[in-house]
Amino acid sequence: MAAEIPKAGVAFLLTQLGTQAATKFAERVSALDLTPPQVGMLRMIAAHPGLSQQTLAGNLGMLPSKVVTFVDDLEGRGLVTRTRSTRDRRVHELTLTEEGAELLDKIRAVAAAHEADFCEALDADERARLQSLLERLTESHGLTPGVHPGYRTIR
Amino acid sequence: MAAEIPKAGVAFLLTQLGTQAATKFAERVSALDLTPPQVGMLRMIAAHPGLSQQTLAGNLGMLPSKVVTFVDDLEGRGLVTRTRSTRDRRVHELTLTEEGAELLDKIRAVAAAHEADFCEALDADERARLQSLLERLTESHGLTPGVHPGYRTIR
DNA sequence: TATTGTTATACTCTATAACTATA
DNA sequence: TATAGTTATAGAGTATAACAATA
Repeated sequence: MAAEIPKAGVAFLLTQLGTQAATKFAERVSALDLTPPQVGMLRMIAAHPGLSQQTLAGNLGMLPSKVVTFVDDLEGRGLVTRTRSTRDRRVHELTLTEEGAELLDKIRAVAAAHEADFCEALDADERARLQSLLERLTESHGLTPGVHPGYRTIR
Repeated sequence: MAAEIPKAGVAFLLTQLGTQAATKFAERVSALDLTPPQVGMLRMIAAHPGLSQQTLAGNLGMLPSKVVTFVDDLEGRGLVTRTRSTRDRRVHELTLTEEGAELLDKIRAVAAAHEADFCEALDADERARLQSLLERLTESHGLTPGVHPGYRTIR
């Protein structure tokens, strides 16, 4: 009855699966009262302790004014600290508190569970081959390891 | 200097590449003055001529009130027609005009170019293996062929 | 004068709920 | 009373620009 839908190519399958993966991950971290951009911030602060809000905004492709709001929240929850730099008193150096580091451990566990569930249909060998092909694509598109473009606004 | 970023898994690579693919496709179709949801509508109308706006909204996971706005636009541009159903005068049957069908051909060409460019880094054999693995994943997640979840709001 | 962080504001977008016409 | 389509509206979210402190 229904006319045929043309077979989806790789690019379309990637948008489908990418949205699905992002949505499911967002659901999981919402159990920790976090959004994916906040998770990205915590990871970035852990990787570069003491970085400024401007640098953070630049690295993640977020608006500085947005960073303020998120850091307000994370600081109020005792996960992150702002410290005035002694070298340039304009900048706030960001670091994780011990509690923040513990939460990051939980995030890593959530991410591992997410990965395992999402790839459930593939065996270890297939998963490795898929990973390798996807890495080739990300490299060819110049995508930053560990940072996805979605922290910038999607239109 | 920078602490190590843990290697990204398949799920994260998919969100990265999915966002990238969606963004690039959106850029391409914007040259035709269309958004990705509108492209989805045109494809759905072509596959199910005469369907109602409610059905269209349901199939694409869009709000009916949003469909109104989009159809207003597409109808105003002579791409789609609304016809009152003779069996139930409440419903508007949607069909593509000849111009709409021609635009859909252009969309298909754009999508093909998008596919080719996006997968440029892979040879035909790798592309086929990737496609097969991605299809397995979409099936395992119960994703509808040809419809991506992004027409629903992303939060 | 330029830059960091912050705040305020204007703007867009979304979802929800009313409204009409048909059933 | 219920449904298809439409319109109006309130709420959320985003980007831009103004601002104070510091360089």
